[in-house]
Amino acid sequence: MSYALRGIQTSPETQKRVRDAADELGYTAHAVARALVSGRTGLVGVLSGSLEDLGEQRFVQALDRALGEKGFSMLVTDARGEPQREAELARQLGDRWVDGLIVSPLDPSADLWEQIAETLPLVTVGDALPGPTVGEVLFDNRTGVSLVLEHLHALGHRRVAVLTPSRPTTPDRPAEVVVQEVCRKLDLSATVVNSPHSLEGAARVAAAVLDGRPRPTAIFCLSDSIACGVYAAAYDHGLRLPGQLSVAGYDDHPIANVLTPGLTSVSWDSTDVAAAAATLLAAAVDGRRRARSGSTIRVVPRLVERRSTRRHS
Amino acid sequence: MSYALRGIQTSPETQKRVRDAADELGYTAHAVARALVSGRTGLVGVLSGSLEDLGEQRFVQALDRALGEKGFSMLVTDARGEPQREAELARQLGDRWVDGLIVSPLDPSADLWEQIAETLPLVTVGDALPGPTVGEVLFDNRTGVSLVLEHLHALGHRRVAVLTPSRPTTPDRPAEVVVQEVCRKLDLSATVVNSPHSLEGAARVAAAVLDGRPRPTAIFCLSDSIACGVYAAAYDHGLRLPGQLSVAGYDDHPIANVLTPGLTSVSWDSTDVAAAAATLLAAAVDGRRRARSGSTIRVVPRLVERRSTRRHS
DNA sequence: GCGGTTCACTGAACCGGTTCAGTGAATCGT
DNA sequence: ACGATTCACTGAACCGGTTCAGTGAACCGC
Repeated sequence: MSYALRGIQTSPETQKRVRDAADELGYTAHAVARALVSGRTGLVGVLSGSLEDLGEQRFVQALDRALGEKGFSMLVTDARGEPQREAELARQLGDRWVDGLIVSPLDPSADLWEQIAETLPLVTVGDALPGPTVGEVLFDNRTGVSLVLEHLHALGHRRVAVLTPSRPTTPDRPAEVVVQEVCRKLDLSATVVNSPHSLEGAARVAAAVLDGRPRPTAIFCLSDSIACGVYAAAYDHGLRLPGQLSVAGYDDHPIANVLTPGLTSVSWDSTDVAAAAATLLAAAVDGRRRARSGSTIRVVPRLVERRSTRRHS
Repeated sequence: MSYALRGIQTSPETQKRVRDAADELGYTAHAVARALVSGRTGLVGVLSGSLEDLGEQRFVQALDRALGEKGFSMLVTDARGEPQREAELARQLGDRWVDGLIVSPLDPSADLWEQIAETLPLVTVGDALPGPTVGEVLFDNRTGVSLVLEHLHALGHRRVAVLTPSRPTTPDRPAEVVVQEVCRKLDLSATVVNSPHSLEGAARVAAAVLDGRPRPTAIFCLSDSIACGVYAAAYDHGLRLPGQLSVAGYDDHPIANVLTPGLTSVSWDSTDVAAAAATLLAAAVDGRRRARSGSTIRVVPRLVERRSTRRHS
């Protein structure tokens, strides 16, 4: 049957007869059975830290393209910002459904990743992992954060609030640590506050921040989603942007260009990142025999200045 | 082995021994093998018309929650607005990977869906399908479109441009047909223009529309993504919203509340819709023996008026 | 005309689980 | 003390493909 359909050791006319019959009956090879014998499912698990984030949504979309070109389909799951949920989902996906895993880990320090990497090709996107993986696309968050904070500093801002995605249980949040370091260096007073990615949630958090006294003159959001929430909160407070409050984002989602005023944001090309991740993963899946090479691709961010940041007078 | 792990016909201490050994070796049951014998993968195919659309992205996120509660995982694919790609993806997913399929079809008229529904539990979201499926969540687009056009008409607008998502090959685009009907009834002159969902693409299309003479006094976008593009184009043209141009959207994405001015949009609760689709599908997967019941859930939209629409003077 | 090779085709093993049926020992009642 | 029943455990069939090895017929050259 398998031979007949693919024309191996088969006369052309038999192949045609079999094909026609298959078409007529609507027969298609049972993908699960094939996967069992071939040991490949052609599926890639994508574990998002929080699908609520517009940036991650866009990244998933980009991954669909990139993985599709390599012949993979995407199994998407959402950790919803909860590291323990992330761990559980990762384990589930480890049950051999997927040929590989692409994760932007909420908690890069967890041993979990090391365990998973033993079983499965694992590509991480974002923060660095302590252990070796099959590949990682590494964001240079240090540079990204520095770009924004130095930009705000240069504009005369000294009281800055930083809204980071909430990561309840992780002890050392990489981005946050970097923020503290850079602030110390610049002699900037920064209040770091956790925020959910949802626009409503971020707006609530931002409202609280804006009610604080003394009020910060600028808010730096570690995702554009959160920045959107800040826009809404600023509007509710009757604050004009950027006159009375500067705002900067992270990810440079297309929406940054649509907001008024345009949102200053840290840009990295999600298409490139997705393609890099897909390539790394595909290579790992193809050549499992090779030792885990642990390729690292560095993504260097760039600051896109728009009108949401202005000199503080 | 299977018995031992689950404690069937097994003494408690043996079960414990086996469990411990399994943990130590990191053994997990091969999901593919299990799926082969059980005939269930626990996967649901989600076929999006265009993941570029913010509304669909949000819907996918909502589906992840809804399906997760029912014990399903999501295989996400993106037709990118191309009906032929949609057909190909649907066929691929039909190869028995998935227990069921959730689609918001680009081309509801295709015979394809009828074929697929014979093999697989199929739930459609959005436009009605001619043939019977296992379930559908039906948007009352007629009401949705009417709400907006009547709203604009009541505000004195008579020259309205309608930007619909581009669907190249579909002969009768349901939403478009409705637009024409309602316009005739209201004696509104409407120019219907196709637009991609991407913000950049929509902005280009909108720019062309705004360059037309006489310029429309209002633009009705059939997705909030497209509306975002219109905002950008209006800004580039130096047009004040809503003073010189009214804009209305569709889907009521949270972003509608963040844009300035807030976007008047047609609202349906994506969480409810996702939950409904998941419930319909889960019921169908559980009770395959039952004849295809063909339940239909109607979603009635509601107009959320914000500040982007104003009386035309 | 006969041995050897090519060729199309068929039966059986295998992937890794689940589950049914069968085995032997221990426990029960009388 | 002996047969009947319960109980833990083991071997084998099965899911639906892929692929290897084996079979028989046709075809080749000498």
